[in-house]
Amino acid sequence: MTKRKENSTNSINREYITTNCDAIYTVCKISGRWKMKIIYTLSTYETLRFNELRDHIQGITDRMLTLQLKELEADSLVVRKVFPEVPPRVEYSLTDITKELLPIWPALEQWAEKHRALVSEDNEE
Amino acid sequence: MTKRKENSTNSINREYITTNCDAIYTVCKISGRWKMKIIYTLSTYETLRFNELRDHIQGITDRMLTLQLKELEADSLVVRKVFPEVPPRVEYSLTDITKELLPIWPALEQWAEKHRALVSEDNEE
DNA sequence: CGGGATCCGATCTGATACTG
DNA sequence: CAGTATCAGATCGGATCCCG
Repeated sequence: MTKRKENSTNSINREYITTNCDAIYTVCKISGRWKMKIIYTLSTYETLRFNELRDHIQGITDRMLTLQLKELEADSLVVRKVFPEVPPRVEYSLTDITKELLPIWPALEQWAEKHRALVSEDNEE
Repeated sequence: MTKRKENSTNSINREYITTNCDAIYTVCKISGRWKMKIIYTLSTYETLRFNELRDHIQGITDRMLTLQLKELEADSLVVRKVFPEVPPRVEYSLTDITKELLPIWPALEQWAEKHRALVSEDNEE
């Protein structure tokens, strides 16, 4: 029984996802405190350096950005490109497979709006 | 600053989701160790009692089923219907808004397949 | 600049036992 | 049947300091 591979920062991104429902697999890959935000940010800016990425993501710490980027890279969701320069320069961007995930975003956003509307209705009066 | 409302079993389902990316909101609602599995199961069986649900979800404990169902109910994703009988009888089903989420499932599943194919390629040789 | 290492509290989850 | 209560361990996330 292999334990976990590395330090995962994701609560459901574990090996026990042997469900017959593959949708869970996908959501697991993007579940993580900052992953969707990172993906979203990279999708709008194409390529960003570490500090740029951090500056675009309110509230994230270096540590978490590092960890989440590592996981995303390990999962082939993000590409890390190192330029052998001084000072060092590292650029992050989305992989093609991740870009294929972006068309789903609007559907998720629309559902969020609908759901929010419903819930606030319930809370009125 | 309101803290958390209840016991959330979800690591990213917190109040700090004030991102400009609503897709995160949606994923948060279904992120949780067993939530998607519960939704998936209820989507195929329409209505299930507590024990039935548990029997369909391999590995879940009563405790976790209770907790996740509570959160799903609080978020209006699941309906809990109690029949005043002896022995007690409780039926769970999806809300309409949750059913509107199901059309997204196939896209997520297809991405999972693609991604898995890519990753296994990388691992070969 | 782009991280890594460490510490530690907050959170999540499982096991077990119990109940109206 | 449909849960609840309690405890312990695993995991996560933030803060802080350090480095080539």
